[in-house]
Amino acid sequence: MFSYTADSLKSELNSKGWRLTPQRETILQVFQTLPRGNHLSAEELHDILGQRGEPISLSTVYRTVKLMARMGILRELELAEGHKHYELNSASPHHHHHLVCVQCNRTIEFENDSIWKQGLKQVDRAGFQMIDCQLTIYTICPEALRMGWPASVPSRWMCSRSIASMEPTATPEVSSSQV
Amino acid sequence: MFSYTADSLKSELNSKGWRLTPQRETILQVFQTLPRGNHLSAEELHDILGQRGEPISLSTVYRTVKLMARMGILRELELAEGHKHYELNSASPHHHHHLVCVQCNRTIEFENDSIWKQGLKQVDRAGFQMIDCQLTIYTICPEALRMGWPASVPSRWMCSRSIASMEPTATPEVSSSQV
DNA sequence: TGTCTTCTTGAAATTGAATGGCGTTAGAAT
DNA sequence: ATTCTAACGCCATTCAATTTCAAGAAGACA
Repeated sequence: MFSYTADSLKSELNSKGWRLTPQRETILQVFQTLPRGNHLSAEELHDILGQRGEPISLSTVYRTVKLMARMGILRELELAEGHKHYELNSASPHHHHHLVCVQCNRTIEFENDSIWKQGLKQVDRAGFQMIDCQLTIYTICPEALRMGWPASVPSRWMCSRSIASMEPTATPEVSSSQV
Repeated sequence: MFSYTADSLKSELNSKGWRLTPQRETILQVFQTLPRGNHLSAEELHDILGQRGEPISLSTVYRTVKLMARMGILRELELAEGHKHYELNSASPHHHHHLVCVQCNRTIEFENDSIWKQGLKQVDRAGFQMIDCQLTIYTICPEALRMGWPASVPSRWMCSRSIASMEPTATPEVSSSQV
């Protein structure tokens, strides 16, 4: 797996007419020291930077993650309820997909080559060019069940991402939550 | 495939302590007369209702589609860039996935049972309960290419949903766009 | 049918993620 | 060192979506 240094980041930026700035270096470093498999929203990233004593303005954070997603350094994920998250996009990407618990928002990654292949097949069939391919599976996880969420969804219920926001009763906080 | 009448909708609502209102009946009817495979945003639905001479306030539209998604009558889709769309969730759902052009936002549906099966396999492996499963493939479509969008993305580029918003040059309008 | 309870509506205000404008700061090429 | 302009930070703005609240209506029951 390829890892950026300040120099390689600089040359990649410069090759497109962009500049290396302390902010960009810092933000990339946060992602590079993030435990593998974690992802951050712009807002979360902004908080982390503040806690580290290197505050960066929120608009710069937004601009930077978008730029890095554009460059292919970060991967943009749309998981639960209109929150975008970003994660390192390794040079030889082990493409992964996500399981999201609609109750506690916990996410779990998994890899599955045949999904990627199926996606590629669909794109070829349509004569398009594939850029990214993400399977998101919405589930209820065992922990959420244990903590008192409804034991099952109505049989006809196929998509229930809205449960959480429609049940104003206490939302169980899951300590290992990533979202 | 099961289809709601005013009566069956009423009993399903009442069984949960909710009420049948003209607004809810009208909104369901719009979805039921919508060509198969189409989906609407709350905003679009609101416009359609206005054009039909049966204006319903935007907040009611939002509340109703969320309620119907919760009941399993509608399926909530999160397609391009923070726009939620809704479609009828047929009783024997033909589960479909989406191709999204990152340039013109056009979406194309496709069905693929093996993706659903792969998803199910993953969920079983984790001991979870599957609620929904959606593959979203980000592409550049031939029309967008023809209209002058960049012919290719950088080789390292894995996720580029941000292109459109970062290229402030004219956005090609595609007439058959659904989004 | 009339009365009562409370769910629902509509209008307006509010939230919250994300973006844009603009004056200033600071990369990096010459 | 000078010059050009990308990038920053602050702040206002946008836009989807939600909430608030008084008025209205659905449904239950007598």
